[in-house]
Amino acid sequence: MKGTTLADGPTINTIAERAGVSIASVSRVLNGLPTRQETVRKVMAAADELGYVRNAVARSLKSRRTHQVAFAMADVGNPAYLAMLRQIQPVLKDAGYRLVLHSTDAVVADEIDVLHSLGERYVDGLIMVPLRVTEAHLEMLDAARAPVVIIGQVPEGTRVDNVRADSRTGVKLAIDHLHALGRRRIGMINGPLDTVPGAARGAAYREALGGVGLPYDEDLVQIGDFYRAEGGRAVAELLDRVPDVDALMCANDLIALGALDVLRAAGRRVPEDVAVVGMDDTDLAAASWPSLSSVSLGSAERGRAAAELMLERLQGGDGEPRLVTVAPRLVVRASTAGAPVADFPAESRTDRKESAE
Amino acid sequence: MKGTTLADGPTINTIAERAGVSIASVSRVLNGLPTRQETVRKVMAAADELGYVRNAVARSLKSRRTHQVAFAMADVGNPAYLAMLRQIQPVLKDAGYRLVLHSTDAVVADEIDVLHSLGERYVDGLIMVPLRVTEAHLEMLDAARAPVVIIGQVPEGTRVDNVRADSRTGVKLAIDHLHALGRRRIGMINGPLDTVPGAARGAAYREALGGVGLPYDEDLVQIGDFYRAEGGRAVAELLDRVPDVDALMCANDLIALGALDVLRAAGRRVPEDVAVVGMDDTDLAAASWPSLSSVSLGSAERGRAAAELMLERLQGGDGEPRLVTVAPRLVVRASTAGAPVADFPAESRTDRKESAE
DNA sequence: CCGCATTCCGTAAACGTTTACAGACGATGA
DNA sequence: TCATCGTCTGTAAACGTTTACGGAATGCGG
Repeated sequence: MKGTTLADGPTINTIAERAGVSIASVSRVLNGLPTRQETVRKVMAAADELGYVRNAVARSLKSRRTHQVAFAMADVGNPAYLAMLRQIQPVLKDAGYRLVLHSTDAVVADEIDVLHSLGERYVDGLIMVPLRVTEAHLEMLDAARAPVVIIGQVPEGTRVDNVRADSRTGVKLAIDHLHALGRRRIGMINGPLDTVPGAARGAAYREALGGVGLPYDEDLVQIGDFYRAEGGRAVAELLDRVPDVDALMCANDLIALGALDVLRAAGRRVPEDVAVVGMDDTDLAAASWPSLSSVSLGSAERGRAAAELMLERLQGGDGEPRLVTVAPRLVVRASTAGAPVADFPAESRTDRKESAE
Repeated sequence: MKGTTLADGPTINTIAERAGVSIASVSRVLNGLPTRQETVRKVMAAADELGYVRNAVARSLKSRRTHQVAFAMADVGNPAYLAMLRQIQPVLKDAGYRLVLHSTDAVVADEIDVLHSLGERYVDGLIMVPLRVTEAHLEMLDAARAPVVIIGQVPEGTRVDNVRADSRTGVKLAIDHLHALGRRRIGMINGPLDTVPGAARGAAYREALGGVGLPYDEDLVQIGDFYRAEGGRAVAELLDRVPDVDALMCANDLIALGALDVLRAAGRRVPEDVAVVGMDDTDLAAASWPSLSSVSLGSAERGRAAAELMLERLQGGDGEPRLVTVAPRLVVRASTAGAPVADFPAESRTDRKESAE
């Protein structure tokens, strides 16, 4: 089959022979440099007949540009990363770059590997969402042989282009919203505090409560992980301990789905008895019943911003490292906004015209 | 910033100079070919001090291998493609290949482009999920200068490695299930019939009805598109026309979600009054309320199979084109199986330990 | 008919590797 | 001591491009 067809394709040399010119002329024609009409014609004809296609590897070697950019994150399955990817891809593509995808499976060593492999020069740049930023990361960043854009928090003074979310403001939006709805016993279901998001969201919750004049009550906080089942269990415990809770701020959408499961099982109405807010505004938020109010941290925007920063660097931007912060947005749906809406929800952007056959 | 650090990295020449040997020796040491101990030591030392990293582009040029494989589909946002991607990526990675991602945005010309660009030899192979297979596709496939694996239906006799789902059996599983539950007025909500999935699923529905001895009734079939809102509208029309429908076979999960919306609004209980089955078994199926029974067409398995076929080709497999068909699976959840379950649903595989900050 | 500017093209070097080949060298046996 | 062998290493070519440089050809004015 195809394996046998892999006979060496034509090169610039083949064309030169057939057209009776030198390889330099062929190259010039192919690159649109000024050349006599007659030569152009001959070369084009030969190239067409041979079905010539430029060899990208050889070009890259000479030009020191691969026209590839890498994107590295823990797991494409995570909707937040996916949203970034979906923005990054078209921006790069339109600018003539290919996208090399690295999934590090949440293994820090893999992230370091990716940074190290920049030295192989198989890409012109790297956009990375690190899980956490270790000393090793910082060292490799300093030594990086190609431009890097980091999405996520980095220590002050790190000399690297950086795009951030603002979960502090995000949590505040949600708490303000709940407070405005008259809720006064607002619980928080968080993930582990030793993760960057967990810590940030926990602190933001406390601060936002203060902002609306509510006391911080440890009993109202329950820690689990970032998954649905454990989120549900955490909510069950909280309900036991604080039966009069009237709202739940959940650290991500999966936790919030778990909360809906448990509240339903416990016979609490959402949002009448307990209002629920999720975080990340994933597709799941629109799909659940009742649909879930959720704080969008602008994953898509962050992806786009990162891609644009990268392009600027690649186009010779040599300035100081830049920091872009993306504003969060509260998307209000049925889980806080009164009666669950019963008409058609907004289009989910998840599926395309055709699903795979 | 980094831009200034991009001074040319060390090459094999730099090492040769510093170690006082020839570049051939350096290359030999770096590749582990037999060399005198003393030389090995000197070269290693020099390489370490210089922080040398092999240039992937130059290697590729010489070895005619890029260690990259491309994956092309319409849209990463589609959960089916995403499921494939998530399997393909680790298989390739473990085998030492990088993944280049192409999103064609459902534009056929883009797909042709991707096939054409194989001639640039920037990848060693291509895994592709075409929207539909045109004449142009077939021509390019024949002329392809690297191994290609197609996921999806291709015309008989196309000489290409191929992985397929079996939506016919999939639909049959669902219809048999509904029939066994005592449903006799089973409607179908389908997408456009001029798409490959639409046509296949429509025909399979008719055939499966026959299989359980039910008549095919045109009134029970409603065509819309593959999205949620339109799916809902289609269901509303069907309900108007055939009020006694007692089950709905939906051509994908989004349509099924639309069905749930409309059934709820119409005061029909799911599954007591109307049972609903979706297709593709996306994350949304587990997240919805009631959770959605869905036919899995094995996207993940298809991805894995495709990646494995590709690796075999790359490792020199020269045999006949191969065909792998993946068996479908019916995942029964609350929307057909009696009372909606109220305990914690199975873990969704969507999220990871840490969500993006 | 010569000198010169202009236009077009070919030669060759370079990008950073791998590798075939042959030379240098030390050791071995006669 | 010399031929022979084996081990190790260096030289150079090759992968497929791009591009600096200089030479050939042409046209023009004097």
